[in-house]
Amino acid sequence: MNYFKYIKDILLEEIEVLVSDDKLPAGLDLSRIGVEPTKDAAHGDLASNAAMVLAKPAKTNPRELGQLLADRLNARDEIEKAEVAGPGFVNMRLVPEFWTNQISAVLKAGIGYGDCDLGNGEAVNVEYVSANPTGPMHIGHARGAVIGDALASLLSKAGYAVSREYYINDAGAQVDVLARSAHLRYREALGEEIGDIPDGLYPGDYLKQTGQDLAERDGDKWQGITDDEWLPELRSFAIDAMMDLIREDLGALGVKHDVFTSERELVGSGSNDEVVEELQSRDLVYMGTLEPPKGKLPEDWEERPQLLFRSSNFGDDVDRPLKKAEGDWTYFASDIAYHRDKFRRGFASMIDVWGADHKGYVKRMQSAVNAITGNKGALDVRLCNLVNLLEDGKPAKMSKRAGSFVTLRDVVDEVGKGAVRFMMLTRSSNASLDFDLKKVTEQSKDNPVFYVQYAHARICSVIRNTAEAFPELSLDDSSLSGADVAQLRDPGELAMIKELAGWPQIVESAALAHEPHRVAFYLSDLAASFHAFWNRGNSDESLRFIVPDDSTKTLARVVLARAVAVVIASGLAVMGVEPVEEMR
RNA sequence: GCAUCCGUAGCUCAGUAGGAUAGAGCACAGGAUUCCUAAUCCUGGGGUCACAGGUUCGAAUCCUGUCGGGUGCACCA
Repeated sequence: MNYFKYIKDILLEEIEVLVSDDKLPAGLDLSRIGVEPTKDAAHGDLASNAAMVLAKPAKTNPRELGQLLADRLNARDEIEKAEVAGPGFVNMRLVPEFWTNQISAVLKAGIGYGDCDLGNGEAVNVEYVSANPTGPMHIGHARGAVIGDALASLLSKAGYAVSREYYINDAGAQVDVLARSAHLRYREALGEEIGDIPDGLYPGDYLKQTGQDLAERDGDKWQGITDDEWLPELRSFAIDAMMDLIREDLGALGVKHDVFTSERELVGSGSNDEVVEELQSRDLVYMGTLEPPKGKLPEDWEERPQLLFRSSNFGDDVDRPLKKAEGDWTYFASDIAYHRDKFRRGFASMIDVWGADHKGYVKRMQSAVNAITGNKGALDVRLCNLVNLLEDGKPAKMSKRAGSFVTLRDVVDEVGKGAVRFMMLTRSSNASLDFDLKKVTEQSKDNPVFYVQYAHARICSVIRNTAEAFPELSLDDSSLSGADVAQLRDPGELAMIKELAGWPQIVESAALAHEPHRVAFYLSDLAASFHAFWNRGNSDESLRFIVPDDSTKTLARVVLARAVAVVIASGLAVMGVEPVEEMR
């Protein structure tokens, strides 16, 4: 349950009462009323702007209206004290029982705490990674993979029916280059001296294996014949091999997809023709010539009549080509067909996670989605900025295996998938990110992964030690959720409970904004509160979790600690990181 | 030239479904030890939220403009 909503409902009920008592006019716009946590504890637990928002339309002044509301709220069980403050805020302090009850809600819900029905079962398609099948994943891909995967989990937690999708770009010129590169390695495997890899082909060592595999399977079948004869088979063989590589990389990172869609298959099914025909019938397609780009004119610019889509009708800056001058489909055409396909599969809501280098592509794609769905579909594009891979502050070395980039696998092998995933979510996606291989393995608060995990491990340890000190206590979650927590009255304890109770709200707002990184920040804050309370036990033994000779107090504290661990685990689950039980 | 993201503490960045006195970490100065460990915490200084208007009871947050920076900009993927 989201307690903000709960209290807001109470507030709205009281407004209704004021209306029926003729103290407020009927028909007021209540949509701008909010209930929020206060920044300053002196203002109570929650504050509402209701009086300020309603005062003008109700032709009264905010403080007077606020007082009316406060008087009514003070009669409610949940509210210890309501009062008007500042320009007309209604500040509310809730009864302690309200907060302590939240803990058992956490324990009862377990890792599902924070689940909500915000999405109401609406189908959402999240497309991420979609790396070209031309080699292993590099660290930049990892960011999109993690962000997409976490966003999908987040939306799923928020009540959307999420489908996770990978679009295989296996139809462009790049896969022909792949085929040629693989053919070279194939000849190499058969004993030919190939020398240096020519410019324009992929030099990475990872293709050696592909060449060998093919040589083993087919012998010299593809040797000494023309390119046209071997290219289709080599291409499809190499694409399959690369997709296997990519799937392995994704597996190493723990990233999953429900659907893999092949561009080649989609085009082969005639979907490009279909969609262009449809656009044609609505007069959204024409043969034309694009203006040269303003500013600097490319040297080799020439007029090219080609098939264009009227994307400028739908918010794009200029119209965009569907076919190249030679008549081949553009990537854009396939992409339109692909998004139409998604829409037809029932996804009015689509989210694409792209690299920041595709920034210039967003508008045209959104225009296209508007056009083909009759404005019924919506595409949100999350752009992931660069990852600067560092090693102790200096740029990390390139990988030997891949030739020109650092592979995801190298990084995962070095620091672990949990650390990679967490780090990728420590910045908003459109900010560039420094990823220091040394720092993420450091055991210090410099390292947010460690910091959050450490809190979780400490809690697990407390529970283990409690079991030893008080063998008679039952410490499983269902016993804990029924335990007496009335003793939790220290401000530090209450603050932590409030923070826990805020988790559902974080889930909602992060899901609405499509920003999974907020989860990482929340967990860091929560861990900080826990560490802070923990350390108060150093100077004041009565504040320790385990209080010798007081099993009631100990039990109450263990309940709180366990609730913190549950929420950490719940947040980490969204991020795809496994909580650890000990740090040793 | 156009588009787009951004401009918050010395540094790296949170915070934008508008809310009260703008936060955290690092760095700097001082302090606290052992329930899992100081692997952590506490205290302190530090700000024209780029600038100027506007909307609003109220703006870091929304709108307009200016300045500054990153990125992209026929056909490629």
